[in-house]
Amino acid sequence: MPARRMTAPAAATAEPAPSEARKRILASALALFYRDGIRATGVDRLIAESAVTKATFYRHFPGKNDLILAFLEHRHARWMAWFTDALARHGGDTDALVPTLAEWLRSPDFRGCAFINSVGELGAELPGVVAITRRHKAEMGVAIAALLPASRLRRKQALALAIVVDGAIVRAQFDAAPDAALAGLQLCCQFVMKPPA
Amino acid sequence: MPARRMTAPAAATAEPAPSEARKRILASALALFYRDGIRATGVDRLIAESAVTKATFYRHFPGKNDLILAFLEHRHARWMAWFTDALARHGGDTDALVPTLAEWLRSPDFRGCAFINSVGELGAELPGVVAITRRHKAEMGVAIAALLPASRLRRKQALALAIVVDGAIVRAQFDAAPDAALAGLQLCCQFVMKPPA
DNA sequence: GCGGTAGTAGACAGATCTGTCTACCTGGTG
DNA sequence: CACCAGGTAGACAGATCTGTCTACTACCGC
Repeated sequence: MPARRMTAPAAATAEPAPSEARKRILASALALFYRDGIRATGVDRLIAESAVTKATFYRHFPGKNDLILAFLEHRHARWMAWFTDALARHGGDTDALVPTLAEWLRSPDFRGCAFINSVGELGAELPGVVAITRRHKAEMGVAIAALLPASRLRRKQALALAIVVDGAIVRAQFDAAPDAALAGLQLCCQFVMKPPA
Repeated sequence: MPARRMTAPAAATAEPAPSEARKRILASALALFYRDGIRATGVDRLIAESAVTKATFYRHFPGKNDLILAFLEHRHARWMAWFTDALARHGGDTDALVPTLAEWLRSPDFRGCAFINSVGELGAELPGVVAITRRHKAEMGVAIAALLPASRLRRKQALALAIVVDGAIVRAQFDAAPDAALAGLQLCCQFVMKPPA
């Protein structure tokens, strides 16, 4: 089995260096799958939006399902990078949670959690969607746990806050404004962080 | 404009007395839309499952969208009836929340919240879906608030618990088992109900 | 210069989806 | 009896969806 590329800096993972066309397709998927939903976004629209032909599309992704998984993988990396950065920017403790989420929930193109939405749409059909969603939420939980001070309750607080964050995300998705979701999140943070005497 | 039916007991709402065919269509929608998703369920499959012909289907529902809204309306009524009953069966206070949710999340055909899933699938496309989801969650919030003892924190606790419940529902949807979701819900209930000294 | 890789351009197949239409049947009501 | 709402049966239209295929082009490393 020959090496795929020798020009690459011999990375351990040996990724085949993404082409421009592939990047455009993924960028379109990032936007359209999230905004309009996965089933609602046809391959034809993705192709048109990416300024790519059908043959090119199917050269990079054997089928739409492969693009869906690549989309989720990409979205996970991008979202985690933003999340950890925003938490750090806002202080890196539990008080950072509300302003961080506020950034996202108030953004005009917020449409809920891409992973929760994907599981709802095709969780039973594409098992990979459920698998990556679990990984995503596990990593989100780790990032949340990192905000907590060491204590006997730390693991429990982390689990509670992770669930609360998901609840706030879905609430902001169907409410007219994210204010109630953020207020509820704020309250939960207070309740969780002030242990009973 | 003549009365639709005189045999009906002159109900104030004047519902046109649902026919057997309509009931079968709605029953199929209840099962298939929830289990497989709305977009994934074609009109043809609904028709086959309901033992009804296409003409009959379109006589009762001008389009698929009307059936979707009727489905959500029906699901809302059924779910609220179950929810309030289960809460009462388990004591009617905040300790009833975990065993009630456990009934649902542990049931083999649990697939998450039909309203959250629907908003994720076609929230932008069918505004009625968002509208009925808000009503549904508002009523759920009222049922949760009814569990709480009168206190200064009541409204805040109700909001917090409503968000936590939604978080537990979505977590149980992608986790392999609902145990973590229920444990987190339990923890949140404790945190919320034990106000800081 | 040769060959392989990645790309363009677009026709095409086959399935599926929503929705319409015609023709016929049946049971209840005026 | 006549009428008609509600039902059966199924063909059909038109759009859309995923995926395949042919033919041609441009570049890059050997």
